[in-house]
Amino acid sequence: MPARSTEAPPSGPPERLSRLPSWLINHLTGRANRLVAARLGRAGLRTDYALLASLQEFGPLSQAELGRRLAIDRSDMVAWLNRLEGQGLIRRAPNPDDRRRNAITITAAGTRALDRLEKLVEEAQDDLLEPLSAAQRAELVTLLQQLLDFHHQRPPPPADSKR
Amino acid sequence: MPARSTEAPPSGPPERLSRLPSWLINHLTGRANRLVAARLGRAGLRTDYALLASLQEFGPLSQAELGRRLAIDRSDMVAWLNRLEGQGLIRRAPNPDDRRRNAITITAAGTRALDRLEKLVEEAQDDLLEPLSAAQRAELVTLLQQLLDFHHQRPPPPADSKR
DNA sequence: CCACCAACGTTGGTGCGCCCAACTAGCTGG
DNA sequence: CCAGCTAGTTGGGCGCACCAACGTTGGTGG
Repeated sequence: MPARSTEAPPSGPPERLSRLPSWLINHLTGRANRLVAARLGRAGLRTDYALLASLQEFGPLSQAELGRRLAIDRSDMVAWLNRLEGQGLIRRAPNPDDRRRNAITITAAGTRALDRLEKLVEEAQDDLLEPLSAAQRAELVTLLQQLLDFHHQRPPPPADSKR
Repeated sequence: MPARSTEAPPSGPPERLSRLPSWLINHLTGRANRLVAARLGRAGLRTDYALLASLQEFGPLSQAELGRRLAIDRSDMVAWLNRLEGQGLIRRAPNPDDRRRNAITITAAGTRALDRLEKLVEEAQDDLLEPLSAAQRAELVTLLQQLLDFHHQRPPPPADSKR
């Protein structure tokens, strides 16, 4: 294999990729998900955490509302809530004011599970951000939040998997 | 549905999530992938771009080496290269020095495809980063690169899908 | 020289996340 | 009263990431 005149690094992606924000974010997400799953013990628990955290902070929500807040498809939401309900972490009840809707409420067991998951999720953030100083971590969060707030206000482009 | 005493925002995730770097990065990746796919016309083209960019920058590589540099599984690599070879964008040849390996080379058509994809990918970065100033964009890239360099040096935790 | 091990490429498979359509029941505004 | 929309459910598909197993090739040490 002929050597290049400019010496390529022995490993890692090409420069064109490693300066692309979308590529960087994509790969960091892969690593972040593995770190979170490693701390939580199972990948799906991060969605459990998101659901329980939402119910804790906002109080009872409908399935559709929960899905809107967390960007989870309504049909996937059914399955997630079935599992949480089966574990006694949430309670589903008809909404007397609107029988189309369920009122989803976190239970005492769900609150305990949430507290436990929260510690682990925080540890995973430390794992992920280990090389950054506190100031850099704050800066990163600010930039990411700014981007998400901006994009959250606009309709997403069509789903990529069908294009 | 009883109102909370502290007013919850009408939409969006709970505070516990919107300050988690791993959550922020995850959701931004979803948006980034859609924006890139929207510009490129098809989701899979972003992997085509990564492969062609690697071959352009590093010169001919083996499948395994390409996979290591881009964090792509060897068996998935076979399928990706089959498609690119079918489109005439790369050429596969046995490596005369080591017949275990193929030498993957970008073709002239592949170089043209790369140039076209590159413009689109750059436009997608502008779409993604629209609300950030140039200084903020540079800062974001620096932070993400720092994190990826750090994590690239350590073995990844086990894959999350089997835990 | 040969057994053993590792690397490479391929085939085949699985699971998860994300997305969608279609259906039924319920609510609202004209 | 009813069209149009919402909510929840069922069922399905696709892409991506991951894995095991196999056959071939190459390197190494005895």
